[in-house]
Amino acid sequence: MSEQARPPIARRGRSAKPPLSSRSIVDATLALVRERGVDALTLRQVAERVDTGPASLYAYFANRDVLLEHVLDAAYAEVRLVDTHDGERGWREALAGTIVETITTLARYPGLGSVALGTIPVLPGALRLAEHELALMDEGGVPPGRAALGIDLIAQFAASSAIERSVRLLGGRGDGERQQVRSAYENADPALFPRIRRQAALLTAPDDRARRDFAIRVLIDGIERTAT
Amino acid sequence: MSEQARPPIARRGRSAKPPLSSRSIVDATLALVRERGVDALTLRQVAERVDTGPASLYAYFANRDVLLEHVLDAAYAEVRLVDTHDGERGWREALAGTIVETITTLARYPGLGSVALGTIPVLPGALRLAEHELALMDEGGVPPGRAALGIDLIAQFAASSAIERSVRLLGGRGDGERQQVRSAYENADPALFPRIRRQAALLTAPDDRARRDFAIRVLIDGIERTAT
DNA sequence: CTTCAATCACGAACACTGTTCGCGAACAGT
DNA sequence: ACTGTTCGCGAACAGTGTTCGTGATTGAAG
Repeated sequence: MSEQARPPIARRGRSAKPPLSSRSIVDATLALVRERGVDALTLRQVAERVDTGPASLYAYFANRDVLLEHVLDAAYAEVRLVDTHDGERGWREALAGTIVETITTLARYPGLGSVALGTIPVLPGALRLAEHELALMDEGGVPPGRAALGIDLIAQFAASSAIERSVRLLGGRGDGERQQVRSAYENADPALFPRIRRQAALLTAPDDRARRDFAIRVLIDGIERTAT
Repeated sequence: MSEQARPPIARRGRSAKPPLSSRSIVDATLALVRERGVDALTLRQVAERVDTGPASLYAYFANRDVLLEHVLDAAYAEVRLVDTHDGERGWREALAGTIVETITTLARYPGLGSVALGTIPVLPGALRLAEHELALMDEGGVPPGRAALGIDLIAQFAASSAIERSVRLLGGRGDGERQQVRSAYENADPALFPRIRRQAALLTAPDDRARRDFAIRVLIDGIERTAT
């Protein structure tokens, strides 16, 4: 029933190889995800990093998905929390900064955003982030019911933004592709898609940062004023 | 040499078998995705549905991902566009309805939301949706620059909502899991996560619909008023 | 100090996957 | 009737997540 602490694992006689543990497996996986992304991650690579075979990982995690959930939480734990700095900064700016930090941290680990969207947050790293956001909204006088909806919305936005960004990073060709999309819009059928054709330039103009900042402003303003 | 029995070779021209085409492959895949989801989809299943071998699919689509992009667009094409019905309904309500339709349509095809987040929309189904949203915002007097940011934000929100929803549907046990999450929050370390512990009930109270409606209101209000 | 059962690491194997290759059948143009 | 070309697709490949049985390594008992 209750999970007791795992006894220290004695290593086999020879070298002083570091002992296997969930912590070390998660850390190794996190590093691999940063280098290659979740999609390219294989359990064999993880096993090699911790100097064992793939079967050994199953003593610590039921399967690949469970391992990734813990890796995600380790990433959440790395997010720098921006606070109001004793009133120097407003709660809105602190919250916006925390959201940006969440996105950039997640985007550093390509594919983890997808894990985040499929997981209900219960591990400590995610709770830490949620607690901080609740505290900021509390400071801003946001009623708790709305704050509850707000942190869900923020988490969903941050995860999906990280996915979009890391896909664009891995896909490469950042600027060439935009030109390509723009010309696709400009050549769209004017009978079916007149606005897209006419506003092609405007539609492809904003860069990632502009979209992100606009979205964050929409979210925070909305959380502050929208009736529940 | 046990296998000499090949099916009668009447394969060509006026054979009883319908000719292979991108359209028929996409349709077959769409049906399979609705039944089993993207993750469980294999090219062998698709090939079997169109009565061929997996290698033949590569004559029409460069790889699995490209096929899925076309499947996504076929799903977009199914989204029912809600309009203002000659002024009976406001543009906000029409836009909200269209967003809901997009989410429910995508959620009917588990896993397609992830494809949507990784794809820049250029195929006709996505353009049709974007054109409609642009028209509604135009009717509402939203300036084009803000509308451009708006459709991006809406697309991102719809895709990520569909992911969350279909994950929750496939994960099953909708209500039991919520109880579990709630008790996890209630038992959180009060020194580290006081608000989560105190507001556990509030945090787990809103259901999917409440969250979705709140989010849509935040988005539309924000798009209407937030400065660019 | 020896013995023994329990624990746990992990090599090998399994069932599948997306993708490639090359043969051969079916056509169009001589 | 004979090509040259196209293209469907069976078979094979490299690699995946996961399972299982084996054997090494242990703390405690004798």
